[in-house]
Amino acid sequence: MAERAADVVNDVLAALADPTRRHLLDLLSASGQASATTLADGLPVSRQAVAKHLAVLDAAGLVESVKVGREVRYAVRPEALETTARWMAALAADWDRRLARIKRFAEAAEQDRHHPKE
Amino acid sequence: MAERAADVVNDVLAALADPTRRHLLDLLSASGQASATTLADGLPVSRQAVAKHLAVLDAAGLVESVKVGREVRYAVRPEALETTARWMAALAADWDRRLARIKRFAEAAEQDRHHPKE
DNA sequence: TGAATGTGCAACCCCAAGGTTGCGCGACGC
DNA sequence: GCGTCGCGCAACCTTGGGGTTGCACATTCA
Repeated sequence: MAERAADVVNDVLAALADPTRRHLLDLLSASGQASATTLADGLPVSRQAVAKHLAVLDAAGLVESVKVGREVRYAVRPEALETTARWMAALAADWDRRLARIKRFAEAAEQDRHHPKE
Repeated sequence: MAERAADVVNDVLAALADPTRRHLLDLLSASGQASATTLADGLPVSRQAVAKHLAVLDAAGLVESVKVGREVRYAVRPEALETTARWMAALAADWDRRLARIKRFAEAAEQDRHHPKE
């Protein structure tokens, strides 16, 4: 149902806020594909904890899952991350724009202080 | 003491995970400069809650504060956000690279299934 | 068929994070 | 000098998120 970009960004930011989830994404992007049980081996937490994290990452669109027999393989999915990266870059650019405007304005005011009504 | 980039990213992501803080940043970038009390007027939370959020944003390097008489003005600071945006874009690019590699590998294997030892 | 493996679901625990109220103090304006 | 305005600090409450254990259900393989 084509989630709005703002929602994607919201979910992605919430998902990336947790260090364990970022670590999971690292492991996934390195191995290409892995199950919850496998991933739990490389982390100091239980399989269920990993499964919960994967559910969050899935809801955020950062990973996708494929059932293979009795196991579930997860893989990284770049789109949501790219969307968020662009959102963030645009935001930073906007801030820069606004700050530049304010700086010019302040300089103009400074000029006026020295040469009013010129 | 020049915080490491990884730490900056960590703090920024944690800070941006909260919707109220993102809203605060919006208000700040729009007004250019504002105090905790002023900002609290535009939000459904108390001044102290806003002050706590501003402290988090400050620790993440997303805002800076200037004392003006008895009040404290906050303003947006783009560097940390830009650093994080770049980190995220690089991560997305890395995922794309890896996925492309895997895809090529899978296609090569598919070829071998049809024309082994060619 | 039966043991072993990989999951999912549910109940539960714990603590940090977001929020509030109350108060004391420095800075302004009259 | 005195009210008031803006802040900071501290104590406190409550919720949700991260974590765990236990168990039931599929799938694989001997």
